[in-house]
Amino acid sequence: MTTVLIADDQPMQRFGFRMLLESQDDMTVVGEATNGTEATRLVDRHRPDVVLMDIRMPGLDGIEATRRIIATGARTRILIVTTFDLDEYAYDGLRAGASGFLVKDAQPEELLAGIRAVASGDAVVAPSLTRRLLDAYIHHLPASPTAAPRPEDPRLATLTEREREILTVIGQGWTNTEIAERLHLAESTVKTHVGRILSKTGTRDRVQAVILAYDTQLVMPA
Amino acid sequence: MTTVLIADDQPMQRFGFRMLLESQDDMTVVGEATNGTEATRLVDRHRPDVVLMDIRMPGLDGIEATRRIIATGARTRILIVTTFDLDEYAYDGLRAGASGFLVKDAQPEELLAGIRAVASGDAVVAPSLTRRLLDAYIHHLPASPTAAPRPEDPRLATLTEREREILTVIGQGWTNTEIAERLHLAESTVKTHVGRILSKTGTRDRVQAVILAYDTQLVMPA
DNA sequence: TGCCTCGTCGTACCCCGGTACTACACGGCC
DNA sequence: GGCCGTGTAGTACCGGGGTACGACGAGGCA
Repeated sequence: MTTVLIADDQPMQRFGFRMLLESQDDMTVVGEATNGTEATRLVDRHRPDVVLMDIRMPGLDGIEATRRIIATGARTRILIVTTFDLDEYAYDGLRAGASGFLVKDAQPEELLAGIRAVASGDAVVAPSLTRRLLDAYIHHLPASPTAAPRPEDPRLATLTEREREILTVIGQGWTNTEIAERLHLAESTVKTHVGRILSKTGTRDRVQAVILAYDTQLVMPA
Repeated sequence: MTTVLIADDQPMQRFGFRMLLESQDDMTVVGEATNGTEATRLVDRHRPDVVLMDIRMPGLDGIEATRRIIATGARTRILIVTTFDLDEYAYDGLRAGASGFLVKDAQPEELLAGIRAVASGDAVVAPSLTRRLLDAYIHHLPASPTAAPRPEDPRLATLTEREREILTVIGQGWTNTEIAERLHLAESTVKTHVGRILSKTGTRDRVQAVILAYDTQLVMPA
């Protein structure tokens, strides 16, 4: 279940978002904010997976709110949704740490797809902006592997300490037998842990768990 | 009416694309090419709005075909659609002048939306790649104009091209069955490849192969 | 006192992954 | 022509991985 916080100063806009999201059985709206300050406070309280963030809001705007939320190290992903697709807004928002940028006149399906993509760690950008993004930066590719100081990944949120340990050694390539030996456990115990890890993280086998371990930087490439 | 040219060496893939596109009343398929050379010739003849371009094709591949088509000054937009979402492919393709990059396991609606966006002059990028694009842009990383051919890791030295491809998708968490389906191979063939990869790289199972793939940067953390 | 989470261990079952072969078509090369 | 690397495909076998259960002690907390 993806938890979403709506931050927008216009009541009808919030209403529309809420209706759309609540109609999906894998999403739930955990709160509504009418300005940036309120948004940061509600993120702090509810720890949503995703924030639908408007840019133009009285008081603290969406960009600055994004910056502050990211600065707290929260696992929350921020999806900026605005009426304007002006470059500077978008660039500022993305630079502030947002995971995506969509325009309000997008189709509902696009919005939902965007939320799901962002929640799963991907990023989305409105096509109208992607063009400019590519034009401006295509010549600076590919990216260097410099790692961003990423906050705790939501996919690991529900894991216990012990499960994190197990996931780490899975990420180092240990078999269940090896884990059992080196951690002085019964193999059945290891299997129980592994099963719970796969279930909690939504991965189907240890291979994908290894990939998750890398993606979340629980383990790092040699 | 958006005119589309399909360039893919696999007949069933072309068929699927054609069926999907012809079901839309604002699109029409004006031709099918089975390799890059044919694609450039057909673009020259039909001047389609959009080319659905596969990367892997016998003879002239999709990247080089894109480069040549763009070089002719045609106003045809190129949308790369491939099984692989590998960085280097994507970057090369975009650098070659493509307007977008989607993966074949995308939803049909995504593909259609992508074609319409590209036809109207916008650009689209698969969410899984957008993440990396943003990371590259946001951190203002130094440009490496010519596709950084990093020093080949000795552990991969003896692998053939095909084996590298297989290792790459193993590193993305695909099961043997999935590899077989998506690469149009028999599962026994996949197993043969996997076995050779493990043997050549000195890894004992696919989990360690995944780790090797990350360590050698054949795949990168999301 | 009761309830919950966490960590531990067990059994039974099934399927995928990996191994060990063999086999054949194709293209390049000597 | 003959050889070899590469990519493809097959059969047979078995062990580890993953699932679905149930169970129990320790500790936190209301």
